[in-house]
Amino acid sequence: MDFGKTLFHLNSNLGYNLYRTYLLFHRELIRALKGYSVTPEQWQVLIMLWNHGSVTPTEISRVTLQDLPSISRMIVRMERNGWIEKEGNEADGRSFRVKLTQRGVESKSEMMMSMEVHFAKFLKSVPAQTNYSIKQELVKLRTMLGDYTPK
Amino acid sequence: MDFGKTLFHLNSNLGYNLYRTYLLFHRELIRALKGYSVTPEQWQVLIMLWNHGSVTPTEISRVTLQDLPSISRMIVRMERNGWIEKEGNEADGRSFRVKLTQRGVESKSEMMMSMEVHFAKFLKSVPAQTNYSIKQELVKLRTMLGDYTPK
DNA sequence: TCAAAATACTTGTCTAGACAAGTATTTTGA
DNA sequence: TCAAAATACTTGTCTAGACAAGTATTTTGA
Repeated sequence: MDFGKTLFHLNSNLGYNLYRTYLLFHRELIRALKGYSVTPEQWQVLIMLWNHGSVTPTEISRVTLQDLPSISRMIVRMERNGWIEKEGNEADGRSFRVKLTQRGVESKSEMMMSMEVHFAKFLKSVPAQTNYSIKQELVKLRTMLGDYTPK
Repeated sequence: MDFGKTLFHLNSNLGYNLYRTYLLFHRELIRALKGYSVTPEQWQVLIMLWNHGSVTPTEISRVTLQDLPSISRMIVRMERNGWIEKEGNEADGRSFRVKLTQRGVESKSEMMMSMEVHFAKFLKSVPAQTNYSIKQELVKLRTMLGDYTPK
């Protein structure tokens, strides 16, 4: 059976195209990060920390577009894996700040390098025009969808 | 802090743009399906079944791009919710076929209609050109990434 | 100024998904 | 023809994510 032709004409369905492409990208990230005990989602947090020194759970939530319960538990896992630690937030007693451990700081250059090498394989074959226009189109699409984030 | 400018220049990062757009689309699907006890992932299976009568777990796996363990458990949940039932696969004793229950069959027209109405709101404001070109670009990108699916 | 509302985070529960490992049936090929 | 390999599905375990509900602190505004 030719399943590719179903699902509201699957192959031409916008949502399904997004889904498939996101999946492939996400899996490639998992493969690239294999060996570091870091998930694609945690990778975003590491980059935030390398760039900003320390961040709050709410700030992570805004960048990753995830709700606080998800972030709360991700922080626990990253702490358990020795990437980050908590420090008090003198500005607000309800919150705290997340910062890198020594190991987290030291891993930056090697991981960055390794990720760049890994993705260069794929992305160097994506024409600059494709790279640019896909982002343009995605932005338009998000404008249509509106920026709904749960909670 | 302007977090939007980080993460390898987040806003211009291709993976992050895909991720964000996929998330919004997925959440919109969840909202559209709210009240039916169906997830976006299960929605794909319902459409397969409405179009094809019955399918095997492996066939579902190929369309959804998910591994068999995920499909196996999704089938259990859909069965529990009264959407589908299993029937023997005379062609292969290791497998079985999934088919719609009476309720599953009868829900088709109302759900289809409801989903179309829900998404018309968003998609009618997406210019045909945008819709077309984004899919073109996503296909190109997937070609670059290769069609890696776990297991 | 102080009660009510808002904000920041946590806990509980369920689905999806990645991946390792296991069972049962079918297919392959010497 | 029959042992080995392949295929189809399941079970276990851990992370991510949606959403309801709860606690603690801060902010608002009458």
